[in-house]
Amino acid sequence: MIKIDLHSQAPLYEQIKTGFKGLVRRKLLRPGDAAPSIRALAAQLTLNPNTVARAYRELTAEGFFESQRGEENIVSARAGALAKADTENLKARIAEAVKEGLLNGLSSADIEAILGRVKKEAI
Amino acid sequence: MIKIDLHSQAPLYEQIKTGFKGLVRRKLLRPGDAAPSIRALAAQLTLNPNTVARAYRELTAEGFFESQRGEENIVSARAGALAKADTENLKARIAEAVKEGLLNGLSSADIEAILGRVKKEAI
Amino acid sequence: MIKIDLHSQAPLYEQIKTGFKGLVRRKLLRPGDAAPSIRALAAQLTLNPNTVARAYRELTAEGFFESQRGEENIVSARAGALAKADTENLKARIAEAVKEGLLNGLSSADIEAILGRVKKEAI
Amino acid sequence: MIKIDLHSQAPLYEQIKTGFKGLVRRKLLRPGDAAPSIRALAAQLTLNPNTVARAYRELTAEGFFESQRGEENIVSARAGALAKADTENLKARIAEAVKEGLLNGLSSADIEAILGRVKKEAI
DNA sequence: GTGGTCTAGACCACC
DNA sequence: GTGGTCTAGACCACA
Repeated sequence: MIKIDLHSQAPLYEQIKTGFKGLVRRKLLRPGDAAPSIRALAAQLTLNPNTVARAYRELTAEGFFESQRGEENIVSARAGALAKADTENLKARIAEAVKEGLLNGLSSADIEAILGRVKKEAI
Repeated sequence: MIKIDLHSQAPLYEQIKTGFKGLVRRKLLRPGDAAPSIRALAAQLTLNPNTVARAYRELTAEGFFESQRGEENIVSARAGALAKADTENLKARIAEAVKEGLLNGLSSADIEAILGRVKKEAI
Repeated sequence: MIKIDLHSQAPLYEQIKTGFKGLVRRKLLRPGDAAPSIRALAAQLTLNPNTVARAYRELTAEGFFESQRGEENIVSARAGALAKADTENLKARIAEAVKEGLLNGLSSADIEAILGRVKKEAI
Repeated sequence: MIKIDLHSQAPLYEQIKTGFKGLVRRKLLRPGDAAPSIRALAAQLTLNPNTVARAYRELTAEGFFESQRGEENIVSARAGALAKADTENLKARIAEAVKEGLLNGLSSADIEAILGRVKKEAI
């Protein structure tokens, strides 16, 4: 369900974290649902279990997951709010990149062109 | 002349490099002009001279600077072309951020809203 | 009869084990008495039967239980001695916590205060 | 400056974290001071650098350290408050151990005896 | 030099 | 089976 871009400059564990928050935002994962096991997700994404474990640990620390004594990781009731708050991070990152572009001579048209292209690819 | 954002996730030396390329794109710096000395720029931006030195070193390696006159760093004749090519980096960074947003549940409207906001701020 | 604290950092099966030993120390359970069945205790404490089973298995291995009469778990004649020896575990755990506190800046007065408070609560 | 007990049941990275908070509580480390580098502390404690790195990462996430772009880890202005709050954890752990002891048949005298012994050792 | 990320693999505790 | 901890060592980014 989660997609990882090995060539992105964002760390893999961060991509996993935003991936889960995205699943909640898109209602593909709901409070009470169980996340896949660390080993299972690591195998599916062909990542090292430690990398997935770090993402899960931080999600648990934030209150996104609730894990009791080595049981499954359950999406918490607060996950929705946390996922929503995370949206701001995504937006801020876009804003930062756009701002940098505008400051350095890119035109609005350039940026609109990028948007169009990415949207097509994303389909 | 160059603006640095200490809180950006872009490395400082990269910001310096794109800063110079932006100055050339905006014709505020032209081939034959001398860049400020490493120490002067570091002092002005309150950065570690090593950081500025790294940017200058890479700009020289790329052929953007020539150090012919004494020890000064002179903007080369090829700088214009290099600056133009650099635009692709800026575009790629925007594209990556937008792609990440779309993959994780942001809508096109969200992204348009960001654009509008940033444009206003940039005025 | 046994109290479990789900939020304690002590493992559940350990709490069950010390619980039984405490019952013997307080003479609420005597050699020859039968312990509740695994299923019954698990249901009463709302724990996973596997967790209770592990506690019973270890108690049996230690010689605290004997399963002679049918399938029942009978408190053995040696249980009293084992219960007494277990006291050392409790003491060691307290000692470790206190030591950690003293090493990290807690004063004797702080610790006395905790003692007073806990004693009151325990009444 | 920090002492680690390899045989404690507390994880090493947690001991490092409480160690730093203890140093702040005891005024041996003050806001603005730099913590030793990850590699240096790891070498001194003969631990793996990753273990120390984890402690530092979490301290930074909590706002106890402030680290800028791969520079030194500086004790933040908020560190005092965080260290104080941590005291409650230490106290809670002691309280928990004492409570467990009382519930399972330890007498007040037993516990006082432990205190006396640990205090002597701690000198 | 610094910290950050990732992989690999071992071992433990818990359910 | 699950997650948690730790070690080892490589590589990168930054100042």
